Amino acid sequence: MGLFLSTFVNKVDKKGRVSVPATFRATLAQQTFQGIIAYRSFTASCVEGCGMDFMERLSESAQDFAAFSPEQEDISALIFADARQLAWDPEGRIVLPEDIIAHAGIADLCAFVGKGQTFQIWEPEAYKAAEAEIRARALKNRPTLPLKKPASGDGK
Amino acid sequence: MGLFLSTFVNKVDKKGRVSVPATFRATLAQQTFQGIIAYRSFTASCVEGCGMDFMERLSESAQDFAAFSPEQEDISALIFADARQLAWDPEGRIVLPEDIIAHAGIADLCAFVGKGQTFQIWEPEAYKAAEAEIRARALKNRPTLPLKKPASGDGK
DNA sequence: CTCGATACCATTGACGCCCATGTTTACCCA
DNA sequence: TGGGTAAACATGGGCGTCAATGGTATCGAG
Repeated sequence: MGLFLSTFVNKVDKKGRVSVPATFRATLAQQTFQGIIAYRSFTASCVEGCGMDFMERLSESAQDFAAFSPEQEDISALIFADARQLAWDPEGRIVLPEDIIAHAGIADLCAFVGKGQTFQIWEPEAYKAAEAEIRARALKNRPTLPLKKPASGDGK
Repeated sequence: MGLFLSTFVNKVDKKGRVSVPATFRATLAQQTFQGIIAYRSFTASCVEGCGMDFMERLSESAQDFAAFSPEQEDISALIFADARQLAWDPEGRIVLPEDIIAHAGIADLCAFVGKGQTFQIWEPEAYKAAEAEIRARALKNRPTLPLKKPASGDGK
């Protein structure tokens, strides 16, 4: 399983194009849709990004809420209604739509931030600030992560 | 399962390259990604290192937090966003990125410190100091480790 | 016909690959 | 047991390739 790792800052040209990092493209290479899915984060001034398969996983998970339930309605509006399929061109670039750019406050630079199964797109300075805050908190709280056993039986 | 053991001090050349100890490479030899994953420790002035499979274990473990939860966000920012895939060249060397070098205070030498399932990269003098501190604390506290039974049936 | 979007082409700069060298360690044989 | 040899590892430098980026051409829609 491929992961989105590291942070890449790429330039946005005057046509709104930006290169998707090559390693991110490689992670999405075997998917049916050759591009990314992007939707505005509802918790921060950034854009959530993922591949189509993750979108389908989200959809499956949302089914756990009853149809027509308030949670279902909200999730649908926040994610699925807002999601855009951004195919990349032969050079691996996507065009960021207006409202996406506005929501993240992106100007001529944008940061692709790996989050494991997904990634985010930030205005670089805004991300730097957000990261500094998290690191300061981590120094105090010393967060831990209960580690699962290695995938058993997985021959990989 | 292979472990990262012992400590090796290698030279960093002017291109920022450093040889990954041969025994560490052997430990990672059968993995899909031929290289190491490195991210800045959020508690010490050193760099955490591991293989891709361990990173995937971390990702699996992080899934126990709900998507979009604050815990998920923090872990992602601290680990996945900061993690770098450093593939080694045919000679077994990796290139240490700028911010990694800066964070660990590495100049022309760096120490690979085995930690079992993972390892760390230190500036040698800094590690010497950190190790002395740990040993001093151990003399006082006498730490213990509840020992598990040998994994039964696991032929590996 | 004009405008916007997308595909095509060109440039450059970083990174990966190749070769060469020295030094240590391990192994073999006398 | 000691010396000699060979292999493996750490190191240094030069070159090619690919990714990121900027510009131009072409196609389609309004």
